[in-house]
Amino acid sequence: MSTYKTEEDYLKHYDPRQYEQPLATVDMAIFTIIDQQLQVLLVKRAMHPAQGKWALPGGFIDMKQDKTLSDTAYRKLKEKTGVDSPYLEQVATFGDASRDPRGWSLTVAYFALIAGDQLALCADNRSEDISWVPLSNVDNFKLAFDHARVLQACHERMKAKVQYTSLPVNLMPAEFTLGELQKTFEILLDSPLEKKAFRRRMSDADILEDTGELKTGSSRPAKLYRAKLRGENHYFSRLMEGPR
Amino acid sequence: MSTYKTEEDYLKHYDPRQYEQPLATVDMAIFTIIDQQLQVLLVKRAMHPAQGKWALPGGFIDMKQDKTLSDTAYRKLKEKTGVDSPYLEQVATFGDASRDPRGWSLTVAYFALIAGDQLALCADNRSEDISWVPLSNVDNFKLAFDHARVLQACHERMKAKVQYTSLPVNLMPAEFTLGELQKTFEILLDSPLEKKAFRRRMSDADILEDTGELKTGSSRPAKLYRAKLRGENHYFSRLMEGPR
DNA sequence: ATAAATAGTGGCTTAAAGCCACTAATGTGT
DNA sequence: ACACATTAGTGGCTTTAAGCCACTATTTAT
Repeated sequence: MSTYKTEEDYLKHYDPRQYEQPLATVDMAIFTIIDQQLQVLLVKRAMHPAQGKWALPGGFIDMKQDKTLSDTAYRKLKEKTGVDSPYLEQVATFGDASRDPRGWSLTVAYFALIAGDQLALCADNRSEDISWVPLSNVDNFKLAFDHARVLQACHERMKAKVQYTSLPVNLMPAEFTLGELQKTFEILLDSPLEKKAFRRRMSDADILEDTGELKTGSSRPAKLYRAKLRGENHYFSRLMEGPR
Repeated sequence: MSTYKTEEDYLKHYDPRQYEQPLATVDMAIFTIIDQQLQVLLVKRAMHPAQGKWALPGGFIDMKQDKTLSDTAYRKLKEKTGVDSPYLEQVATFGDASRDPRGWSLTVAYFALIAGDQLALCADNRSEDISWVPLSNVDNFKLAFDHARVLQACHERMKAKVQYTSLPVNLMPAEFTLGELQKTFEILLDSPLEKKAFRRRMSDADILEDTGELKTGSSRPAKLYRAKLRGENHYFSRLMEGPR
């Protein structure tokens, strides 16, 4: 290993291909709620390796197209769902010599939340090779690579965050009622919540804005709210506990 | 792009060098407490790029040596400090086209905590090119690459976790007093804590074991405790608040 | 008119933190 | 010997935010 006088000199002679690098991918768990159930988007792999197996959407970082890591995530998300402004959060990176048969690889895992009203955009994506799957049913899919573990990490992180942030607001349409918001929390947590405690918590947090409008239905009309800030979460100082 | 009959067939023809991959590194913020101050280990870069600048310890994944990503982290930690069983936690991955002049790169950031009593092992590492730096003083170092941002993420994650877990226990020697433990929390948080609330919290959590021994000093002797489980954190359901 | 359903609140209980003053046990200085 | 400084440890009240659950409110359906 020789030394160079200046960094320019060093860089001029630097060949990035001289050291083999691990394969680097981004994989994501894209969550939404359909039919009152938490669902995750899975794709059937069209090519080797793991051809024919279901997997999380994802793929290689494209060094030409993607300026940053999250560009890769947004690009993949747009390709699969047509949605381009979801809630997106990096979860963790998994890397080892054996998770991909092609060699040493690492994948940066993200989770995304897509609001119900954005979903229409990709409704016709329900082809044979891409599908929303209820989380309660993913165990019946033998996921490719280590995607079961990756999905589990994404799911756990998401659930944990629902307990101490306003994360579920990101799954709501522009205007919604407190009842609908509570239901969303409950679906993500897979656990019922206490109505009074929930409403007090939201109101104390001061993150919602009364639209002045009402949502009428088959019972008493409910006030419609809108999130004061989208994309940003409120952090509570206690976990949401729920009835025992 | 051609198709193959079987995965074996595909893999036989697969050349990992056909697609250039981003450079993949691991960088870490190794924290300890020296002189009642939170300190982080920095190394002065011996070679280009960023030669002569201070940086977080880290380096390329060695696909031969390292079976997993955390192997890389443990290897780097051992190389720099001699310590081989610290508390280690992955924080986040940073990747983009411009953070390293050699090209598209990503780094997986970890933070590590090293207990005071393990520190003796690397005391003579205080050479010119590797040094513990008080966190209050890192601003005076112009860190290489995007390491200022990486360090900030590590520091923030660590502080956040001190607020709702028993993380600081990992910085304690085998036996310690409640006063010493509280002081450690306070140094990591950079904020004083209420004695009674702190002790009640620890005692309610049931994570410490009374050794039956006392630590004598220049005042009333204090009970010595030992952690019931090392390496694992207790999660509290509220943040530690501290006096206002 | 009455029932069903969901919205929204009042008001008490509980869990865990804040506050702060008090007692306890040791070494130090005179 | 004895006061004093210093840190350990506790008692007991206040505060905050949650749990609990029954009560009222407003709509549509029958």
